[in-house]
Amino acid sequence: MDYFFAQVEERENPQFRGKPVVVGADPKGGKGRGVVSTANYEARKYGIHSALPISKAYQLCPKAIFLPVNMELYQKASENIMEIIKKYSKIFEQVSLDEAYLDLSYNFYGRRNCTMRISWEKAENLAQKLKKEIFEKEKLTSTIGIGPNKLIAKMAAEKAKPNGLLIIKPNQVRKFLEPLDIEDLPGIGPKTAEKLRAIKINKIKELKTLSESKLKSLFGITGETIYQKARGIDEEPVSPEKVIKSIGKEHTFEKDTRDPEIIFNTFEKIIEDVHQELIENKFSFKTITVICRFRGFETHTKSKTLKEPTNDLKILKKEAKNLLLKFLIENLKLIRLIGLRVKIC
DNA sequence: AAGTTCTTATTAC
DNA sequence: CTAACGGTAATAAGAACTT
Repeated sequence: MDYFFAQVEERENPQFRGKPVVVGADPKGGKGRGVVSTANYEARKYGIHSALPISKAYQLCPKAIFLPVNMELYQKASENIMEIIKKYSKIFEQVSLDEAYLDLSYNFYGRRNCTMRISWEKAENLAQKLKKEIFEKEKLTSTIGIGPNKLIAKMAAEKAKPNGLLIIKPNQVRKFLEPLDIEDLPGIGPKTAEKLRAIKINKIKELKTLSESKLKSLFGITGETIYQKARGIDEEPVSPEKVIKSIGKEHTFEKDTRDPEIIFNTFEKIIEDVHQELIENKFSFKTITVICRFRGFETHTKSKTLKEPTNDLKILKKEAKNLLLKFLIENLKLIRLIGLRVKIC
């Protein structure tokens, strides 16, 4: 979905259209501590984008419309949209509230055993119908990428947005990828890109000059994946299986603090929320990790693995608080964030 | 020496 | 003058520790 959260807000409030809209944390007159979730294209003209600190966004365009995240609203829209998408193939994978993959490689809906593959033209046709149906039913624009695998489909969509549709057939993959920036490749983030730029690798074409062993020596396992991806190779199946492996919660304070009252009340709430989710899902845990971020963004974790899996709130409270206490003892800096995560078993 | 646990780093949405 | 920087989750790598 195009600029999803902000677009849903525009739909609900047509008077916002044509104006910069920023969905995310409260800017608090420029003192807010959160980040931008989504900005519409008007706001992006000012340099505002997802994950930008909200204080910076406020600097860049104080007159923008700043809205809090109304997750229930986007959740509802997302559910409606996913129900529509699912109708186009039985092989469906939801990635997030606003992203999904469909495997359209077979002829008839639901006929996984049919050996006859559908044509790219038919896929394009389905995509147009899907975009149209989403727009007519939900009044929201979307972008679809079509390719021989998930990697290319995703990158095609990225290039085509907003309100676009781009098909990259197998014989076009090379020409599509080579001129793109290394950071356009999913899996290459700022850190990896920085290391590559340091050795004059900026485009995917240049990335392809590095051998698999060179990439492996630079980035380990990830390097091997990068080698494949740079060549458009990706074997990941479209599949719905998503097993939760950990559950956690964290909280950033309004102001850095050392007040034990504030810290422990917040932490108590975090523990109970995590435990609640654990119980709702009938999960047990064995490993507990406490996260502590100090003033200056210095972030540390402490974890403890129990002898036996449990879902007992008392044990969780005791062990988690014990870990947090260690932080308070060994580090006297003001605290910015505390969090708790448990590994499911 | 092998297996487990702990910690940090990186990425994505 | 540069920083500014949420919340949730996965995965990798290497160090530290147990057995």
